[in-house]
Amino acid sequence: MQDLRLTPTSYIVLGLLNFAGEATPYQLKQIVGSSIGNFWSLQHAQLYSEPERLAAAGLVSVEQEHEGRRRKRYRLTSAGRDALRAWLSAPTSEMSELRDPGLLQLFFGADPKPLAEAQLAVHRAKLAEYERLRDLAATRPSSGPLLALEAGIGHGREWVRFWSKLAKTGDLEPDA
Amino acid sequence: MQDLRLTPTSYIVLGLLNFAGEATPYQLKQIVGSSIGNFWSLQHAQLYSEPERLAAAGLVSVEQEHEGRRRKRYRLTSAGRDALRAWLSAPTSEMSELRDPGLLQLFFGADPKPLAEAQLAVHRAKLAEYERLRDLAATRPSSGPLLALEAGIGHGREWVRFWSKLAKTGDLEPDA
DNA sequence: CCTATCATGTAATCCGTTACATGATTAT
DNA sequence: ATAATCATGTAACGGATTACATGATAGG
Repeated sequence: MQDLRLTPTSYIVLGLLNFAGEATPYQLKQIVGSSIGNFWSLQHAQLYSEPERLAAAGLVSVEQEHEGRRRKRYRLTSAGRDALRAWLSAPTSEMSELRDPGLLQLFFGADPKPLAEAQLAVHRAKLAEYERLRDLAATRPSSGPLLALEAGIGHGREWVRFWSKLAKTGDLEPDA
Repeated sequence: MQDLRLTPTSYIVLGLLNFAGEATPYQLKQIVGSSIGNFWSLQHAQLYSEPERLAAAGLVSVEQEHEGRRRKRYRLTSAGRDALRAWLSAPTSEMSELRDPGLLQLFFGADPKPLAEAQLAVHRAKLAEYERLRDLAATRPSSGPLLALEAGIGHGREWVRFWSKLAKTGDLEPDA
């Protein structure tokens, strides 16, 4: 029951357990893949180590199977639910940085056209996937996941816009 | 002269040294702050350790002052220049993820309105700073840094759009 | 002069990635 | 049956963040 810093990874695990009720690391991995993994992916090993960390802090409880695969099933404790709620009700003012590898190459002088073509391909694919997911989950009440998806689509479109312009002439605003 | 993996941080150091000719870690820190730090920031300690790593790999050379502050000045070796050029001429297809803390809270069910207001404030400020920088550096030939800045502006605007909508009604597309 | 801040650097910690390893299932 | 893939987990490594620490410079 020791004190530790809660990272984004921690809140992802807490949040997913809150959705799922209880889950094994492997189930968490599956849930991540089909939901939040689209804009915040995790290494599967983290889904084994992070719940242990959280258990050490008393935020989740463990229960290990005794027969067959001795899976570990985790669920939130009330302390865990509190921690999650506290985090959710304190709007963050943190901002993410772009930290985009392609942008890094562009910054340091890579030839814009071929770079733009490569980036355009992957961003178009990703955008298509986002839009497919959105249409698929055409639920009326806009849930958190759906809103996040909309954000992803917006940024995907922005990337496509940006790299498209560069792919044409190797520059923005050809003349204007 | 051992083999090591080159990370984005490595290329940032290589790229900056290529710009600057030579630099001490502290100078690197300053350059980062006024240029690439806007969309890919580094801990200052990394600007001390990373050049050492690169020196061990023979990509940069070190020269230490003997008097006063015994600063270390780094510069690219020809191997370093080659590594940088190789990286720049192989357009990456990697994509960054959003990995945005605010989006994470939204995903997991935070109340959209207060969150949107908090995010809007910081994104507006950041956007204003980007635009100021762009106007300030109104150089005709669009350099890599300038193009990167344009990307930052595009995404900044997208964030402002997104959070603005949420700030109003707590939802997107109020009715449509 | 003294103190606060800037400049410069090292050390410790820790999270995240990568690699390794093995027990179940499914396909052929 | 046997190979291949899926499921499940641990261990090792390394880069990034955080904390610590001290030498210079400027301001009062």
